[in-house]
Amino acid sequence: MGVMAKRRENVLPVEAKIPEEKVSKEQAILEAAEQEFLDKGLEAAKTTTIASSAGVTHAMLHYYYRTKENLFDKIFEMKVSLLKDSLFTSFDNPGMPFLEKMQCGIESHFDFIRAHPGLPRFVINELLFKPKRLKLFESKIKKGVDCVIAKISEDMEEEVRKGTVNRIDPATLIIDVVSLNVFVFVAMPLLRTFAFEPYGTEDAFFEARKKENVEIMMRRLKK
Amino acid sequence: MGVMAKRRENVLPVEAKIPEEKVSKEQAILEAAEQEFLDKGLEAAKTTTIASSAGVTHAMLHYYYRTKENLFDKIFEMKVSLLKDSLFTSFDNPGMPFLEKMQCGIESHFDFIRAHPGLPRFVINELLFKPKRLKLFESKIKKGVDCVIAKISEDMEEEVRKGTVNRIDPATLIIDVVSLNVFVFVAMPLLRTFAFEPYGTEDAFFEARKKENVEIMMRRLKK
DNA sequence: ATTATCTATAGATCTATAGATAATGC
DNA sequence: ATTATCTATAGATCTATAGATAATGC
Repeated sequence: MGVMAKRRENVLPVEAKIPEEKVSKEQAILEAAEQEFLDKGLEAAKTTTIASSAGVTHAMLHYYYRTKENLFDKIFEMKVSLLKDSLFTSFDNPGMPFLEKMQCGIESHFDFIRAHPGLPRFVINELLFKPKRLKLFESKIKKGVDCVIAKISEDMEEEVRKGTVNRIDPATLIIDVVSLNVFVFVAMPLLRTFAFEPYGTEDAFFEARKKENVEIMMRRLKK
Repeated sequence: MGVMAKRRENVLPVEAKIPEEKVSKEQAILEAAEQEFLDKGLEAAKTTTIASSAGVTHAMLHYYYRTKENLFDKIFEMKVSLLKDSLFTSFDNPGMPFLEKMQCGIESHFDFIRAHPGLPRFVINELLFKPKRLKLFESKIKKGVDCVIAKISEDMEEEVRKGTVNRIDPATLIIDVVSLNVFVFVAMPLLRTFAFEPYGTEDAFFEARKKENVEIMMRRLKK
């Protein structure tokens, strides 16, 4: 164990002169790991596979990241903070009418997942169904979630008074949106066969889905 | 390889006298395997773990099922035929008005997943994202899916003529329903923290979700 | 001096089978 | 005779580290 103290600290270099090779190897491992972990999950992923697809010897992976778990944690942290950011930027558009706010939120949430199509499966397998990591995640987002819900509730109440919107439990509303937005990305391989054809391109299909999701939710909300 | 011929055939005994112990061991392995494979997937599941949680020696697992893949395939087949059945029973209620048919379909599809809450994740990981198995599955359901879509299309067209229903692409409609119905089950661990409390019991929560999903889709469909 | 890199290998784990023995069914 | 069961172990794979050597930065 004593030898570990010699290990290089994993701090990203921020100086002017970035040693090309050095960054590139460490980074290559991280990127290969991301791919492998998102695809297979912690247990099924192999450090040997990661190393070889990063084009480095296997020992290098352990030199930079010491253990498989450690490397995984790095990826996990990245994904969690990504999730957190999306949650609080998508549904935070102050000074907009409620329904517009909802539409914006749905669309930007959809676009976020579109930009990270592998994320839902990773979250399901490595976060939701691993109690230890789930607890960690929950404690990190609890406050933010309560805040988002409170805001939606407040806005909605105002519209309800005006008689323009149906009252729905905000948590139910969020589950509706997330269900509709997330599902297509985990079902994508099947949809490619059964639903893509009429649209021609993936992009056209996804745009149509986004529109459909907004449409559904507007009909759900509007009086 | 020659020794394999001696292996007992895996045919479920249908005679009157069921040898208690015998069935019980083979079955115990199958059940433990189901649990392990649904939870961890093919690669991360271990035959040693399966054997020990079935309460048999490791060698017995290989005696009855020869290889890990073989055992997995048994579980996989079971789940695929379960899926197939659900698809064609949920959305096949002849002689009902269209909207009632949809409501019944949504509810029985929801109840099916409720009865098999681990299935969605298994399908996502072991079916949708494993091209070989996906191809096999697609070829098995292609005809049925086309048939269901054709029927929905026909029924809907009639209502559209009567002016009672909005025209929607049937595939889009199905994706809407499945998205709403499936998502809560994969997100369950998180929802337990953020959405269960107001409902008291899991059952109450799920009943509310089912109702919400029907509500959403009726509003989407009704003119 | 410190950091990066490689080769070799220890040690753990896992799949699968061989080979011996006990139980069961004619 | 066939089926079921166990112990022991071969062989593969995987994580992790030791130890040697090359490259880099004062």
